[in-house]
Order: sequence, then structure tokens, then C-alpha cells
Amino acid sequence: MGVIRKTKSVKSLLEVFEHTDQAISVVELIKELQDQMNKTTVYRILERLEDENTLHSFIGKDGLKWYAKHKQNLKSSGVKSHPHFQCKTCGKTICVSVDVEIPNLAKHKIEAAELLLIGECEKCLPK
Amino acid sequence: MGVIRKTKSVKSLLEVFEHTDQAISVVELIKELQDQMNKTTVYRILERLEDENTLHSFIGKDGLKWYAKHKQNLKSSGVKSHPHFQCKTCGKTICVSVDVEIPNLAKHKIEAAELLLIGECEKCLPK
DNA sequence: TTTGAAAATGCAACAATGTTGCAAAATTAG
DNA sequence: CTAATTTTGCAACATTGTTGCATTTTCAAA
Repeated sequence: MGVIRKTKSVKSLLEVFEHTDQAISVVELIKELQDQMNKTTVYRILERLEDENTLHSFIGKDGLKWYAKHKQNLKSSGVKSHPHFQCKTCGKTICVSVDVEIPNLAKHKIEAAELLLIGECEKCLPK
Repeated sequence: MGVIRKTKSVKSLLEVFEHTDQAISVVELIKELQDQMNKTTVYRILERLEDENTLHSFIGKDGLKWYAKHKQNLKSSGVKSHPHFQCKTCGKTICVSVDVEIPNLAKHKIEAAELLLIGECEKCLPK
């Protein structure tokens, strides 16, 4: 397996994540980094960083892929997982640090679970 | 609001769901119905049937939209939701009839939750 | 049964997201 | 410094989903 080189592009991308704990969609990353690298490069670096457990990904409510920094997390039924919250109004998407009970399914092997919570964040809630 | 007319296309589409309890991806529906209607029509009928609560939809592990028959379901923390299981090997995707505990999030209003379980189904599990 | 308004459809063009192959450039080990 | 390997850019492509608009179908009132 390949080594991950700390290239200029990789550093640029990681820097984006250093300034926030929020998840960032690939679309936004491409937009934010468009002067520094090609979109193909963004996709490929994200893939590598996920393989290396630096980032983790999940699918948002509209089917877009999101990435966030990887943190060691709680385990439920042996499945490593934490929920993500996505604001349907402003789109803000965050990792939620709570344990989730993953149901067991007879005759099925569950290897991963994605819990997406959809609603409104504090800012978007009507006063 | 509009009435949903029981057109030939609507009947064709509903017939696909009559023969299974599994979820079906839009991609597969379009393929299966390509001789009977335009893909635009498939998208529009699905939207209407979901509005009418005949079907419900969710996003699969690859960001594709899936639909399944709507059944009255359990409520957790006031949020109506049930998990879906998707086999990473054969792609089979089903609704799971169990209650899921939806975590509460301070200062956030959670209106919906999607729990996607990813793993291997009975058929794909190595003996 | 006829008719006319509303709803539904097909089509083509488009938009957005994501993937691929390949040549060129950058990185790292020795 | 050099050579092998990894990384990148680019352009072309694939897939999924959306839109506008003209035409057709449906349904219910007459």
C-alpha cells in the first residue's frame, strides 16, 4: 500500500479542516480550494485521508458526500459510529458526540451505521 | 393542492412495489420502467407518491435515492423513523421494523432521522 | 357523452457530482 | 543527485437529477 505524501495540496486541504469541527461537503471543499488544486485532486486526497483515518465521510440528506475530522468514537454493538446533524435551513452539518444504540438484525452482519439527524440548528430556529 | 391521478404510468410504477417489500433505487426503477415511461416521469411520480405518503424515500450508502412502500411506524422522541439496511455486496436494501432511539440535541430541533445500516445480508454472508 | 380546465407526460437540453486515463510534475528513498 | 514512485492537472466522460415547454391525458361538470 502507498505512503501518503504531505504535499502542498494535502496541507492546503487539511488546513481547511483545522479551523473547524464542522463537517464540510466535497462541493464546498472544491469551491474553497479551486485556486489551489483541481477537483480531481480534492476527491483523491479525501479518499486517501479517509483510508488513513484522518477524516471520515458520510452522506448528507441530499446525497452529497461530507467529510469531517476523525475522532475516536463510541462503540455500539461493536459498530463504531456517531450521528451527524444537518440543518435543513442553512446546511450546517456537525458530528454529534453521543452513543447510538445500533439494532441487531437477525441473519445480517452490520458493519457500519450512519445516523443522520435532520432539523434546524440554533441559529435557524425561529425565536 | 393537486389531486394524484391514477394514470397508466402511476399504476405501472405502483405495480413494481406491489411485488416486493424491499426498497428500490430510482436508478433501478428507471431501468425497469424505461419502456413504459420517461425518466422524468418516474422522478415526478415518485415525488407525488411520497407527498401522498404512499411511498417514503431515503438516501442509500452511495448517495442514491431509494423508495419503499410507506408503513405506519414507530416513533422515537417524537420523530417518526425506522432504519434501513443495505447490503454492501449485493445492494439489497430493506426497511427494518424496529424502534430506534433518536438522541436529543440541546438547542437543535430534530425533525427527521435516517439510520442506515450497512453490512452483508444473509445471502452474501460467507458460509 | 361531450367538453374544457387541470394535471400529467415526453422530450431535449441542461446542471451537478463524481470518475477515468494518461502525460507531466513533484516527492522521497537511497 | 538520481531513479522509482506517488501525485497532480487536464480533458473527456459517466451518472444522476432538473427544467421549460408543447402536447396529451384525465376527470368531472354540463
